[in-house]
Amino acid sequence: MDNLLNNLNNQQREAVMYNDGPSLIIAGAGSGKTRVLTYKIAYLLQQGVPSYHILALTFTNKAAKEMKERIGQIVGARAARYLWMGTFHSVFARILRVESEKIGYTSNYTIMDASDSKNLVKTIIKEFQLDDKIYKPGQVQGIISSAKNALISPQMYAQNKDLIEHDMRSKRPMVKEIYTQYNNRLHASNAMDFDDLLFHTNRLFRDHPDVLAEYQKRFQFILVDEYQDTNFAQYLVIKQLADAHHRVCVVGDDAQSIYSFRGANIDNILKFKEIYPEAKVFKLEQNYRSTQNIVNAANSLIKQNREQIRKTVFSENNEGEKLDVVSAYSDFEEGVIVANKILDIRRDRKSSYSDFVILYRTNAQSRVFEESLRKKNIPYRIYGGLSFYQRKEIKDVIAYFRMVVNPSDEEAFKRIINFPARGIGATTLSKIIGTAKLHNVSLWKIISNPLDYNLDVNAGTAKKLAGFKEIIASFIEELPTQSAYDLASSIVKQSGIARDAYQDMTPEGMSRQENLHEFCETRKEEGNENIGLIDFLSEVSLLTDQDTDKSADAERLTMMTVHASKGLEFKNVFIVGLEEDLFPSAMAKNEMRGLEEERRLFYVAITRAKEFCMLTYAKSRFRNGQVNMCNPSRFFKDIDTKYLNVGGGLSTAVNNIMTNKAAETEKQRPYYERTVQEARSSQVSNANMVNSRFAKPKVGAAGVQGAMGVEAGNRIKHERFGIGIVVSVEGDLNNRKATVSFENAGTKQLLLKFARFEIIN
DNA sequence: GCACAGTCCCGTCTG
DNA sequence: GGGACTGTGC
Repeated sequence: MDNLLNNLNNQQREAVMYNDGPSLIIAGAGSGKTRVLTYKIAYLLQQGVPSYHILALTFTNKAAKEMKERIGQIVGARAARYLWMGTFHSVFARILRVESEKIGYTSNYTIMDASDSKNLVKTIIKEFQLDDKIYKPGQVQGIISSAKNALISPQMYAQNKDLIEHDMRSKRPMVKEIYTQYNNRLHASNAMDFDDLLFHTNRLFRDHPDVLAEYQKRFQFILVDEYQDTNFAQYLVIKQLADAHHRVCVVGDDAQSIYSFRGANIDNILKFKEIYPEAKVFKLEQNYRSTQNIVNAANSLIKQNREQIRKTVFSENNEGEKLDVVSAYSDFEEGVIVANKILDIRRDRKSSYSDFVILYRTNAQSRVFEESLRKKNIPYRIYGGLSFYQRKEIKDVIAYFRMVVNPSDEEAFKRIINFPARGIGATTLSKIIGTAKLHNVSLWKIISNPLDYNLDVNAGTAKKLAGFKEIIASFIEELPTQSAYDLASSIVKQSGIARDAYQDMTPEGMSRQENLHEFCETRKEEGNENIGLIDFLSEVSLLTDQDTDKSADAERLTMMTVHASKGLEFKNVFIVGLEEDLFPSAMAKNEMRGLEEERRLFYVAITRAKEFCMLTYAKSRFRNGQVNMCNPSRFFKDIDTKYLNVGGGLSTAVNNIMTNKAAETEKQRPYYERTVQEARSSQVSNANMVNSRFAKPKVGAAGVQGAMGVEAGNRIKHERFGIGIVVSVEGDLNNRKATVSFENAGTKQLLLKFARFEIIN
């Protein structure tokens, strides 16, 4: 351990060794923050603090897992065994499991994800017969979520003049009723949404001082990572826990606060000293990651923000290269430029593909890069987009698990009552829901005793419902004796999910089978084999893609949003799409706070780079189905030009960037004709990319003829229907149709404009 | 009840 | 461009 302390610089060491009171560790980008946290915990353990007295809250489950492993290596797995370490959500879900009855739940409560929440909101809006063009489910859910993050209950909401006024102004006076009903329904379902995990923990501690005291006693030392991204509910729960002893250490970087849209409040870190005046502040300012040029460029950028804790991040690494700035005529050309540069760097510096990352503001931007990379046979991998756990087949299985664990779960019920199809449609479902509301019981109760509740269905339907009930009931019986893994596989088999999936031999179906397999198998490998279904489900409900990645494997380039890149580092970073209304986003630019957050986001992006960083923008971009002209991002002006390198032949363009006039002044020929054509032909090769998250880039995908050129006799491979022979083609250019006889999917008519297939001979 | 075609609307980030 | 929803024909 002494040796380990020697591995730290002075500031790091001081931060590690101070544990007598509150402390704030301001950790600049690349300053060894994780190392400090890890050593601090190891140090505490080494000083004889029992592991169960330490609570450490991290941003992702993965971060917790890695840190725990590392600590185990330092002090021995035994000493680290009972550390409480995880995300806010997972730690408090665990506490609520134990204390559920004090807040009116039972311990088998289930956790709904964001899309379930949205569905429930949508259902309620329908039931209230409100116009969903005014009451947009996503927006209403957002309002509810923000309220919960601010610890505003439905009652408080209804009494809050500002909120009510705001709703009146936006012509949505019923939001408060929706919120009330939404919470009632959750409660009746014995279910919580993500925000509830924090809300109810706060309520638990507020209303049960004895419980609070117990946890205060248990958690003698509290550490919070990424404190700049905590919201009010998280802040308050920490404050309550730390009130007894003030031994709370928060770590973060205000310059990297990028989650205000989900309620994160940068004031938590900015005002920590006001809450704990006796707090010691440690600043980690030496950046070990990046070259001086990169650090300096990032510093000059972030200086433009008003709200921040002043600090001087510096690097003693090489001076390094300036940041490249490149403009492209179109998003398409941007893709080509980036792909070429990647090949150049890889060749000249013998970099491996895994040393590269392309960072963008929105997931939609990944598409163009997929195409340009595939054309050059550059292997890549995309993070984000549709999460593994959001896939239909996975959500279906999870819904079964939820029903078995907690049959009151309304959203799970609705999801699987007719999956796999068993002839129970919307009419029957609405009868069940109506009857349930009438008697104020769960849907499950209704189908368990349809006669008691006078459920009005015909004999055939009644039989189908009874069949469904039997299946679920038989799983419930096995719940106490079977491990999650065994139960899961019998659920997948006996519910008919397996039959349904394995009948489908289309590429899509195959990918579904793989996902199901992966879901069951990898959970088995990673988890405790004897874990029960309740714990398994609780864990799985709080996982994200970030937690399950197996990135280390391959020789591949990475693409992700800037948000997703937080905490990572790469030798070579490409930040693309630096245009007004994209980065900064159109939605953020009207408010100072929004704009400052976008700037911090850009700061996060630049500081991912160790050696090389390229910034690109396009003058025209295909967005929302049409081509738009764009102006370069105002953020170019924020970086001191002495750290920028403006590529050959582009000096005028960059002059214009600096005055932010490029697109207005330049009379440019539309580039999009070519773009659209290219996009159309490469769409064909996209057919292979059914599942792009783990998709392997296809070798030699180019060279496919356009789909429009298909003729009778061609063999084709369709994204959904698989292999088939073209029988005939008819219709004029715009409405060309092909009749295709598929090996496994019968004969289909395809409208060539839309059809996704590839000609294979 | 289901599959398919057509229409509308949207568009950031996420535990 | 595409997901969510609606309408239509079996």
